[in-house]
Amino acid sequence: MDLSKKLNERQQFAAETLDGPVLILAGAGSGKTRTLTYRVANLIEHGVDPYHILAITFTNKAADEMRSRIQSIASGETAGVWVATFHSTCARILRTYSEYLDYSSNYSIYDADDQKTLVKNICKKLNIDTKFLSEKAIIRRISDCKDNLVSAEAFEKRDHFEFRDKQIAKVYVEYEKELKANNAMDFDDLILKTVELFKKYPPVLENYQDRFQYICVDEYQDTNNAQFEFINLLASKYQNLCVVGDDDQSIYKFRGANIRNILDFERSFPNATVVKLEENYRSTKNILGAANSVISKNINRKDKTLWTKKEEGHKVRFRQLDNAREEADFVYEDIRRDLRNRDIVLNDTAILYRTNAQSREFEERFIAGNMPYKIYGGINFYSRKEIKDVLAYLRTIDNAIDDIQVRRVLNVPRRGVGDTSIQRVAEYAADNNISFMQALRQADLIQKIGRSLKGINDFVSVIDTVSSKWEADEYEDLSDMIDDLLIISGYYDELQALDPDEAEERMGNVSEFISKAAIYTQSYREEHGTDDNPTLSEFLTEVSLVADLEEADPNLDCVKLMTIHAAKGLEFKHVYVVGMENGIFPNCLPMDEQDEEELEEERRLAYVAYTRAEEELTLTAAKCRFLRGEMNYNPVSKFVMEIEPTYIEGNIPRRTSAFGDSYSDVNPYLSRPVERKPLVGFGSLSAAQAQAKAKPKAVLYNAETKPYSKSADAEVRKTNMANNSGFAPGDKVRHIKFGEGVIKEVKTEDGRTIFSIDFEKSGTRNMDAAYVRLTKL
DNA sequence: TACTGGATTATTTTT
DNA sequence: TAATCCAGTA
Repeated sequence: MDLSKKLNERQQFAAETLDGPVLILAGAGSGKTRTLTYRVANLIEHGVDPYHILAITFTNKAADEMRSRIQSIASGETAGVWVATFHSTCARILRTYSEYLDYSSNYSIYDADDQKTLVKNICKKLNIDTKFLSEKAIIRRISDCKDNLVSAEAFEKRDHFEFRDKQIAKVYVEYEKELKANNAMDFDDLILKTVELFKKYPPVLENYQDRFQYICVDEYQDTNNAQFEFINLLASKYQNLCVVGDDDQSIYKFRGANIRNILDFERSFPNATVVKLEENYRSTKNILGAANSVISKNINRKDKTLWTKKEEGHKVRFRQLDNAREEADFVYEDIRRDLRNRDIVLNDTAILYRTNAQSREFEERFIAGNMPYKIYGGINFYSRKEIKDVLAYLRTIDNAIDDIQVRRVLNVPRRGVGDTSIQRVAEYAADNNISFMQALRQADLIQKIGRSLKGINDFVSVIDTVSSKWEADEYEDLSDMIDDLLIISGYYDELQALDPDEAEERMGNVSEFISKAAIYTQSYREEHGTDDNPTLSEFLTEVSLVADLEEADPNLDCVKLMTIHAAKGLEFKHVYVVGMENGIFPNCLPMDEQDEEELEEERRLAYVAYTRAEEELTLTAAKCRFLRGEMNYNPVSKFVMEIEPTYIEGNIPRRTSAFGDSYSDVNPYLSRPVERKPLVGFGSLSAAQAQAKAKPKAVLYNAETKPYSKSADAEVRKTNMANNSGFAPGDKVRHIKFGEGVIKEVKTEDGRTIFSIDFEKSGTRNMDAAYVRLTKL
């Protein structure tokens, strides 16, 4: 294969360095996937059996893409290459060796919801007040422990100075016990248990080392410690480990990613070959210049600079608008103008924001302007309530000792089994050391179970009927079984009883799930050349490890709206990054060392955002906006100020800070600059700091702007009232969420004007005239 | 057991 | 603002 025709010099070098540890630092838009694909093809060409190649990714999407690209350039031979995500790789290994860890192979995989339910139950049992210590915080800490391979026992033995930590340790111990009892693992366990397996059973490890003699890891900057350990173990025998990533695009610290893995790669593998891919094929010089000037402010990064042969292009544009609504107006009008005057289609355009909540303003504007748009990043198909219900049924059938699932569906549809009864069954199960399901089977022996007994027996019989039919192979396939289950259980009936719109939506989702099951069966049969059904466990694993998020449909011509995180890896001709304000983006401000790290992560996020743009990059900010029902005045983002002036044009505030150019100190609403106390002080904390410390995140600005925001709040309310003053009882109106309705009453309650509106779909609601947005019909 | 309304509290997210 | 959750009531 002549790689020199397909790849630039650096890429070629990366694709030809086949043995030993290799670190490919692949900047944004530098042809990373291309290089990787050719590298794999090259391995095969050099006689490496595809069977010995492992390519690991984070997402299924990335795995699919890599698989199909390898397929397209390496003729035929690629079937044996194992391309999969970390989690599915580990899940597969664990299915084979589960018994070594005292699990059975049909273990359940718990997602965030299951975790939360479990932790909630445990807290109740241990009498821990979740107001004092939230489930979220507990789960976060447990996950951190698992990521660092700290077992519950080890964590418990530590000297905890904080009461909270002691509590967390208790929950963690119980959590592990419960998982084990339920034959369940959480996502972290998949990695952790595999590492455990490898460490405990060297022959098993060696088996996989010999199998995977060439390992490639994509998006290496996103790996956490457990994943690092996993890879480390696998690669330690042959040392043929190629990792690809970009430290500047490490934006997942909040879910455990450790940027040190990529920064210290050469320390872990001292004989590593390092290749930097710095030529960018995506963006113009101005866009890259802007991105580079911002990211160069980070301390913790590998030295590199993206460059391009492309033209200068347009300067990055910056616009500060008066408020969030005008920001949306501006973007909308700008896109409209491009559509009229230039060779641009909606598909070329993306709007990126820091937080999902920001999408609303744009959505409303696009609806009003009748411009096609699509918001990405809704909820995962498999985490919809009705789908989770169906899954809980299937898990009950597959793994009856998974109490969490059984308890979820015992009373769905309603069978008259309430909390009290569930509690009694749970106690009975605990007393007799049996699973919840087993306890249900003996429900007639449980004291005071009374009226619930019939419901419990109904439930048990549903599970038994379907299980035995499935075991006896009486169903055509999986989808057939699910359908039958939902009929027998009465789940369909309960869905139908909902109000029509909701019923339709949920039924739609359920039937989509059923067709997914049918498709899964079909492809399983083709792949294995059989007429058999896949096992339920296999299907459930697949479903647990696939998010099934909506993909950008290239045929749908519309503006795409998404968070910056969701945009990683994508590119668009014209990108708008909106809400460029301190307090929103960056979301936090530096208070101490740790926050400095967070700020660097935010800066990387800015870098990711800017480098999505191919031809035009527009940054916008609002002088004020509603945030959680409160008016906020935010200065222009430091990530705008950090762009070198030659690359940017627009109404950028003067840089007059006494603290370097890291803050925009000009509040446009004041005649004098805001007086700022030093943020990193010595000795006692300033009032602002104390407040920010007690209640971190984005409050710092509130602390300073509050005196002004109150009056401004009233001001805006007045304006809004003026806007809404044209409404009177009897008016037909439309609300963005509740649809059409009629104003029944306009009343005043402690100085506020309230509309009482009768909506067709959702009945009467009282809405504050100062906030509600209505369209007169 | 089911429903309602007051309190509470807000990033980013794949597996 | 708006979504979510739990406590208290019907």
